[in-house]
Amino acid sequence: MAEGSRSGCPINLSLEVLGDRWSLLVLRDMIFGGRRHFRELLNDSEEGIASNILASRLKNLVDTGMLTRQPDPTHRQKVIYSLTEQAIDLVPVLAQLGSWGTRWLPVSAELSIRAQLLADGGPALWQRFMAELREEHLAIPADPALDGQSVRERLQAAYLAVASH
Amino acid sequence: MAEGSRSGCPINLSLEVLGDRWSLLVLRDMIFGGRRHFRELLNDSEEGIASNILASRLKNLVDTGMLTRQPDPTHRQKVIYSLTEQAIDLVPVLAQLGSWGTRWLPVSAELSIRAQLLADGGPALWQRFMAELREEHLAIPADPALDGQSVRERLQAAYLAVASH
DNA sequence: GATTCTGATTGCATTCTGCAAGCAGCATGG
DNA sequence: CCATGCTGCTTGCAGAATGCAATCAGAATC
Repeated sequence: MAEGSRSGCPINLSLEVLGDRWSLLVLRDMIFGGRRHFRELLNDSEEGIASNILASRLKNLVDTGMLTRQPDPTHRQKVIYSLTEQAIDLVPVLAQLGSWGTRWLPVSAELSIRAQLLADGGPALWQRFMAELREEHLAIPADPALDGQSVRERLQAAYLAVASH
Repeated sequence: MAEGSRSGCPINLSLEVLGDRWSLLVLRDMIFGGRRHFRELLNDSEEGIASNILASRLKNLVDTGMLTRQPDPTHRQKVIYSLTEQAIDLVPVLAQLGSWGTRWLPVSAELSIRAQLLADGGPALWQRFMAELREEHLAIPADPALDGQSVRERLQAAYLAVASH
């Protein structure tokens, strides 16, 4: 499975890590959906990923340093997946990609409101969201000056507001 | 080849257009490398794309509205591919993705200097670059106040400066 | 008329994908 | 204790996608 890279171009190397049909969706569900366990990623997947594909992608993402896995202290046979800083640092990429998709592709209103909000929030909002993810996944305390509703809660609230119509 | 989309999520739909190992590289070569013809894309490809794969991806990109194709007036059997506004609008995505790759992956110095410059330039530089692409591909005159060296020339000069070492 | 260049197609082997089924280890309810 | 279900993950298998090499016809060039 370990092959040499085709070129040292940043975009090419990024594609070799993320350029398939599922890896980025797994990261999306962890980043925006707060999923941490195999079953959550499997059953709550909007696109219906197969279990063997999910297992393969999780292994890949761990191997490429995007995720770490550790046993769940509360359930001995459970595994918790955590985002690494490398993965959290994808937030601006996902924000731009989601924004582009919202502008040009036939997205559904309820699923695109989050991309819209994140794009409108700009780098300041992205940074705040990344700080929240660091706290959640890397146990890095966030700046206590950042009070109020979390970014993910705000995104989720907006989603529910649109979806209820 | 025409299949329904898995979900209306912006990131998912974007991946269905761009989420394979080659499409984004073709667009990268057109946007940053200024390639317009089949042979340029084929022979000057850093990663060595095969001709049938290139043909397949070009067809896909035309079908999804990322490119247009028109006969070359100077050579009757030649085809010129042009970026659409939808593709030009990918510049911020590519800038973020290239920046991420430069920060986290083992990129080569000479191939990452452009990503570095583009990231450092920020949205202002991206907009200028996009204006240049619109002039080149869509015949939309750029603001004459934007004088001086073009963004692509600047990126290319930086690449050559690093590569010569 | 031979050669070259154009974009694209074909053959064929390999890899990827995904659905269904099943696995062992652990927890829980009775 | 035993039956049941949940945990993450693996296997079988068929079909689709992918990629490399070789080749193609049409047009321009020499």
